[in-house]
Amino acid sequence: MQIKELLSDKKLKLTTARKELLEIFSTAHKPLSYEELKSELSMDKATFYRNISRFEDESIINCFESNDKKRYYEIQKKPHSHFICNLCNNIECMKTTNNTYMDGYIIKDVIYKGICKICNT
Amino acid sequence: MQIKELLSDKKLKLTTARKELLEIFSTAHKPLSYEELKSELSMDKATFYRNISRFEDESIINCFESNDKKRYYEIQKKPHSHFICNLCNNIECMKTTNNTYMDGYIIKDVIYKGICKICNT
DNA sequence: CTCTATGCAAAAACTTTGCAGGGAT
DNA sequence: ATCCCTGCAAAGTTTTTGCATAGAG
Repeated sequence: MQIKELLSDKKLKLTTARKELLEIFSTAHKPLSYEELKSELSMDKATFYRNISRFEDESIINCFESNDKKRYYEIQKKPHSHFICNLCNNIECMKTTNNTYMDGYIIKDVIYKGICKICNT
Repeated sequence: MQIKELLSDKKLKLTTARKELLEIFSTAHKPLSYEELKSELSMDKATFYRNISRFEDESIINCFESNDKKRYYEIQKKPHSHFICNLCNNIECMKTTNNTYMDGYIIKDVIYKGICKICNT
């Protein structure tokens, strides 16, 4: 299983909490906030935040704030971008149409904000 | 002066605090956080946040979280996007090369995250 | 066995709210 | 004169930290 290797590569110990987090995020189809997750988590919030922070340092997970002013976390899978609707606040993952290299900048991540298809009709 | 009109258009009273905020943001060349601003502000933080919130509702100001986990505020000028560097955490404003309309979505704002020119050399 | 990770509780950081007085229209 | 805006203080929310114990390698 790749979770074990992922963690050992980064010199992180394989613990129940980390396994749980990585399993949740690797099967999630959208970014998740702590608030959405907390009821199903078996770990303390301190452990959640400490591990998320560790995962961010190791570029395993990334994070952004949505329009509801909450942080959403997502595992770094194949490059894709996010669209946050200013009206319904829904977050959609989109295939990135952008080049990952633009005028000397390397683009790792794109967040679009605007009006989604549904709200726009 | 356009600040007066801007506020009366939105049915907001012209107060010292609002004038101060709009003057700061309309002359700023980059997004600013409360932390960066607080020493030069003559208003209470409650007033700051209440007005920012009001301005966001009225689409006068918009806000995003940067890599330092702080919220940055900026006046809505001509459309442009932001590049946040994952290494130096610097925020750059960029001319938007994207269309503002993409596959049924209306794009109001774009945040790119990645590695900036300077860190990339 | 050693060093890292965890839970709990407490603190810190950031933002919002209640209320009474002040100011804009 | 009316209603909105403000400061202050207090509370709310989210995230971080200290410390003692548990657990992984």
